Amino acid sequence: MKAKVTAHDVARLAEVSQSAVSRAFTPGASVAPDTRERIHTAARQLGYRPNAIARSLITRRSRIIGLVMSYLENQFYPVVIEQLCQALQQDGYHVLLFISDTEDADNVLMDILQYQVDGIVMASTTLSSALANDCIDAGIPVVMFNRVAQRRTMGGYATSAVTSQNRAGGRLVGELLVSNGHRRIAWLAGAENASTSHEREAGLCDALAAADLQLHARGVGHYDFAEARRAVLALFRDPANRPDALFCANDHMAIAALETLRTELGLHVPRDVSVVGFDNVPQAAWPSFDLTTVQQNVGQMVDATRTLLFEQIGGQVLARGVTVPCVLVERGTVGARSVEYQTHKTSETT
Amino acid sequence: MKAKVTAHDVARLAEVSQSAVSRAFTPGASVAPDTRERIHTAARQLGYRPNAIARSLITRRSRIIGLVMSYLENQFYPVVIEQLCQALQQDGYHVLLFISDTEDADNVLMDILQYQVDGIVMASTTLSSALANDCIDAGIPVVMFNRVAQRRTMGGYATSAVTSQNRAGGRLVGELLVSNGHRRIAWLAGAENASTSHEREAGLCDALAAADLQLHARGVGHYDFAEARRAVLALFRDPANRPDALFCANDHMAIAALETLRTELGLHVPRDVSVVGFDNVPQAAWPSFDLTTVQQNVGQMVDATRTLLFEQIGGQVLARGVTVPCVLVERGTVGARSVEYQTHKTSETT
DNA sequence: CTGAAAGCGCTTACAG
DNA sequence: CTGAAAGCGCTTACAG
Repeated sequence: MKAKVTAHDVARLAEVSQSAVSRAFTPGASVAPDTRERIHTAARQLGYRPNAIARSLITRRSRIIGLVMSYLENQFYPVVIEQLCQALQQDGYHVLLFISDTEDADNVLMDILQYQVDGIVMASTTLSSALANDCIDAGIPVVMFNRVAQRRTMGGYATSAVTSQNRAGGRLVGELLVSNGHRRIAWLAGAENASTSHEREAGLCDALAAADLQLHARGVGHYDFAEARRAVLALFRDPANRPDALFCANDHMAIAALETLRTELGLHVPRDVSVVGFDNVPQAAWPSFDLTTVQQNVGQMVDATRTLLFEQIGGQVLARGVTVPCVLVERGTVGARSVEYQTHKTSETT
Repeated sequence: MKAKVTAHDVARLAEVSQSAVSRAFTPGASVAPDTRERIHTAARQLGYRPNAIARSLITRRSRIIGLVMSYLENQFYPVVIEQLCQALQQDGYHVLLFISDTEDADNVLMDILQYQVDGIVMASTTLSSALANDCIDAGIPVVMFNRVAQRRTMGGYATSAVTSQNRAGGRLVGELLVSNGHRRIAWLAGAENASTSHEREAGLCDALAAADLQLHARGVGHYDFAEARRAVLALFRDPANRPDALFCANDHMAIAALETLRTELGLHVPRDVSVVGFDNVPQAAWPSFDLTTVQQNVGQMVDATRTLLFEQIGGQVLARGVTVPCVLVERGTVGARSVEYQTHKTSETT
């Protein structure tokens, strides 16, 4: 292991000042073409690479973005990490990844702030917005990803957020289900404090209201596989009063529902019950699930995140929310209910 | 957004020198208990947090580990990220995440080195080991995760690696298949240049050889869902010469195989063909797959990675490989083949 | 136990 | 276009 080579070493070899070396590695700095050439040659010879830490100290820009997540079991998040990371790399930024359970969020915050990140992306539906507010106080741009922070009027600041048009997405599902003749539609919520879950449910209820219907039943799965299973079991406990459709707040829970309905309850999807998810994770397309769902456009969400981040890093104080359209992906888990069948089923339990 | 508060500001308020402030935040430094107290109070009042960037510059330790991955579709890797990240956080380290296609690996390397990471973990089966060697030249500890680097005798350095006992794992599967009466066992390789795939195949062949058998057929899926599907289609093209068992180099491909066998080939698993994977990703336990597989112990692999990393950061030059035991997880995708059935099938094609 | 001072490796006005 | 110099915010011998 060789000793670290610094700009001084290169300067000596290239017979220029250390400042010149710095300029030769700063895009747009004024250096004569041939000195730049000489410096680069010397640098290559010595294996010199500018020290990004030292640069950060003087420029007060680390070009590091903190990405906070709480769990990766839901495949939606690995997809987000991958795309966000690659996009930011292309922008010349890098990602410091923090995995945080909701409890140790405060320690995580401390760490992030010490590392002088230029911005923070919070891509987890279960993270406290108190955390976000602390960051704003520290003057670091924060954008919530797939989550809306609680409004905070004090001080005039708010947190930027990028989300899908969750309510519209929920409505699309509601309309699909209604138009296919479903009348006993159940909702499986994510976390009760998650804006995504709320919005999607509200959209579903919009569509039901437009058809003079209301929610047939409601469970809570906390965006968790095992909890979703339990909730589904409860929702379908009474055979005489079974939902004819189940809309789950995300695909992860929808897949849990599918598994539970088939394996433990012996029900056929979509014949006995239709199932719809939200996200369009890779597994939703697997033949075993063939899940009808609402696709969140991760690419657009990532673009919006970058825009928001750079806007604020560039000094624009205003936080704002960006909302990205999502589209219904119809696959095989929604069936048609005939009117006869509907009437029959309804009279059976009335 | 308030101006950044520095150690000087705290010093002024607490009426001590800036050095004292630094000591108050350095565990083990000699400060009088009451001055430390006064300093901490002042710091809290001002919202001071030590600047980790400045500290890194002087200590020449960034406490950042670079984690390089190429794709996250295979659920094994999100699990690794999550556990590695959390473990390193507890060790007081943080993770700079790099997503790299195999092509832009060089740029990625540049970036990592500029950020003065204390070490690098390469947790991707498809990453070039030339990259790793460059890092070693730069004096940065590298540990390969779930992959073995090409040996490099020159200079006496080699790359540390933590892997599962892949060959033993492959052998376990071979023995299971043989003892259940399978005689026409096919192998679906990952990437041809991946040590994991090689080792697992070698283990399988060990078991086959012990029973005087050899591979019935062989495909290559490049650890990719779509490619695995194509390979399976080719492997099962001839109904008269079909494998009675398929061992896939990882679960991701095994699930692709399961889907293809059932949906496109109309075969029943395990009645018509047994399927085994490797990794034990979360989905392997889902009822739809109920996949028999070999579990890689991520916890132990992560622990070994930390040990290796800290060993080398601490100045021990020696690179070494650590190998972690893996265990067979028997689920529902392996059936029994009776001798009659075997004989019948074999004679049918001979 | 404490402070003054040097220095980590850069960037960036400021002169020339 | 180029160099000398100051300074980013810390840590850490070195004296006292």
